[in-house]
Amino acid sequence: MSCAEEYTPKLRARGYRMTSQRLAILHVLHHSGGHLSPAEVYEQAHLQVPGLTETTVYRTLDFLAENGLARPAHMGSGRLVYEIARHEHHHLKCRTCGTEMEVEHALLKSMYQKLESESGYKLTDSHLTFFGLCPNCQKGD
Amino acid sequence: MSCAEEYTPKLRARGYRMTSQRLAILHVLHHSGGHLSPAEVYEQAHLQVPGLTETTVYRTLDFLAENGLARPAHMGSGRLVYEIARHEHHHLKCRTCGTEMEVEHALLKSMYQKLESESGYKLTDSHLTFFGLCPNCQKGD
DNA sequence: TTCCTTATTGCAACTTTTGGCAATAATATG
DNA sequence: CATATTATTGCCAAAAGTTGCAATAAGGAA
Ligand SMILES: [Mn+2]
Ligand SMILES: [Mn+2]
Ligand SMILES: [Zn+2]
Ligand SMILES: [Zn+2]
Repeated sequence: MSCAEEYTPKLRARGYRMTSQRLAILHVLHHSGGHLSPAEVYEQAHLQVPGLTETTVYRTLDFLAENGLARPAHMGSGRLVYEIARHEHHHLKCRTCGTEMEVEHALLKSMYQKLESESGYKLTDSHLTFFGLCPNCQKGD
Repeated sequence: MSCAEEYTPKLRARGYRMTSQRLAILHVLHHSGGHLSPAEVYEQAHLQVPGLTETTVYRTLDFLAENGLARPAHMGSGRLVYEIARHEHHHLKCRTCGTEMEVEHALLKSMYQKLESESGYKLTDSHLTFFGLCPNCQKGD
């Protein structure tokens, strides 16, 4: 299934329009798979849609996140990165060497439920980054 | 105990210097208690140290966070805010109305331990923001 | 297909944040 | 207290991100 076929209906269902800019950006996110900065998204999507501006990239990434097609992440650089929304997961990142690993959301499920029952809130988002020391960097202290 | 008496030794112990700029910024964070943006910190600290620049505020907040005297937080605006480091806690924030509440770190302790044992990482930071719907906003759906 | 409505984009100005480098000032030492 | 060392700051310029508004184009209706 093409990106257009996959994502257009999701936007239409919410009353939004598919545009060449949005499609190009979704395409970049979809085929990269990883976390991309707005600048990286722009650099690639720009090739498909020459007139594309960085302003539109910022607005579109925010829009896609707002509508559940992309997920924003704070990976410690102080700047937001984005990825296509697929399986629910979180990240562990080493403060020393930067090594990352993914953690399935399932592992935190019960904690989320405890948080919900204690607070009365219904938690929606789930794409956190936990910082610490990786096994290797613990040795060197 | 004054801010100077409280924080100077902590910096010295790590080989750093106490300056009028750092003291003013610590003072602002300490007596506010809440989350402040760099601009808010600048606005207040500036009154005590007229020559203070925004550049220094950014650098100092980052420095204080790096050294455990302040904690950065992503509260959903896309911009970092900071607070003085006191008890360990996290935040719940409503996507709809913005209402926030604090959650003691103790509530997540066992999940942190599970994460550590599963991953081998030693988790250091703990100041997360969970997003969702508050009890009130769930009614209106 | 053509027309109409309005969501979306590009542009330009503006705000926020970062980085290099020389001047300044905290603190250790004599 | 005077001097030396170097961490820290201010200044300036650049990079990253945001906003208002007029022009454009997606998609529904005729
Ligand atoms: Mn991710
Ligand atoms: Mn907090
Ligand atoms: Zn590591
Ligand atoms: Zn609410």
